[in-house]
Amino acid sequence: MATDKIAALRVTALFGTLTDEELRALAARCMERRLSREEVLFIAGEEARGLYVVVSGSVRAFLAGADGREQVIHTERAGAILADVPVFDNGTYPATAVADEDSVLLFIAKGDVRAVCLEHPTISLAALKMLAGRLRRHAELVEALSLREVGQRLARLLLTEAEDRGKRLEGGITFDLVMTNGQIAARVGSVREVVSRALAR
Amino acid sequence: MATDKIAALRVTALFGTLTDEELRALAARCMERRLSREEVLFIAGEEARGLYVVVSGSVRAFLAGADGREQVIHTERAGAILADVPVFDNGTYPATAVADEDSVLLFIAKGDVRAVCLEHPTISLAALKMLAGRLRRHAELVEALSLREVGQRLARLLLTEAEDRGKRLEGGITFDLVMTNGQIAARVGSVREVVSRALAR
DNA sequence: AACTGGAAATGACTTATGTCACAGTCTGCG
DNA sequence: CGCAGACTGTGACATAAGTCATTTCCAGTT
Repeated sequence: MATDKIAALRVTALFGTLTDEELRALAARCMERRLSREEVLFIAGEEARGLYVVVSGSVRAFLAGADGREQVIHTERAGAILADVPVFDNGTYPATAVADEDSVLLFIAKGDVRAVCLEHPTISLAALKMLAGRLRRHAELVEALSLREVGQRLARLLLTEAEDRGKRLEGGITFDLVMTNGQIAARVGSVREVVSRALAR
Repeated sequence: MATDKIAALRVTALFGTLTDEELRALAARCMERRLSREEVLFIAGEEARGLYVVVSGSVRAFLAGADGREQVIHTERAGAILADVPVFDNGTYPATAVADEDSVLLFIAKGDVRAVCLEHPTISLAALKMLAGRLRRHAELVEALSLREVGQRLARLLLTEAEDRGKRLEGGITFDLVMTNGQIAARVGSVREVVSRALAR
């Protein structure tokens, strides 16, 4: 029980450098949270009490528009962190998080995270690196949304997906497209039909 | 000379909590950089060697599309930090930075920043807070670009500008609009003409 | 094999946004 | 004073993107 929590923390870029001792202490303060597909973890605007470590499965963070349209900001899988922003700036959750598949997470309270950061400057640097990386990806998203058209955004998404999940064969790369057109649209900032047509060529 | 550097660092949210002693040490390692209006500080994709503290003036960070269109990501004035991202994730500058007006900046090398963070956990937390805040604003930008139309984005920009620069009179708020339509368009993610029309109502 | 529910494709149409071209306005400067 | 340059306002038009409605496809179930 505690051992798998420890293992989950260890594979994390954020806490990976802690000693077994320290990991144990931190693990003791984590709460496990299980989500089934499409279950809501938290909602944008809610008061945040801590962050989540993805142990298995995958969770998407998105913003919802008035009409119910979603814009996915990022999707996190095993080893990644969710809701780091509000932990460090003391605000509410900036986005809504929902499980893409059945998932297991660990909750760590804001205070505990901060304490670890204060005691371990290295961890702070890791956290800074993580946030900086996210910021960089956000910037790319902004660029895409603002100055590229749907076709190009789609192309790019396909490319990165291919890199992540694809296997290379002779002559090219193949990969199964796990997402539905609707999900693609939410990531690319568009709607189902447009994606459908764009994919057609 | 060194004193004004120190003063500039002190008003910063990032280094504000350092002792005079430490500020002096840090100031000694800063390089001053003066920019005139529209002068380029750095370009997206360049190798980054450190970050900048805005001492006076204002600098905008933006992404440029193929056609020359700009999307402003943020604008920083006195006391703010520029190019924090590449310092912490060791990458290139994620955006291009250009002075909006004549400005004075301090350059601090990557290594120096990291050293300060390692020695002063509080500074790390301040940096984390800064990045988290930026991330939050980015998320808002993404939301606006993806699921609001130009009119609404414009309205919001006017509101925030009013809060920042406005003075309240009886019955309402007034403020001079310092930006040209083109600049507004770059922040709102659109083009001059559309902004002009939208403002018309 | 027939049914069913969730995608996907697709045609027809609306609309927001962007593009182009040009005329009007303002301001500082020689 | 009057010109130059920069900004704004607008009409006319092109087009990417979104909306709606309908049909087709497909996998899983009974």
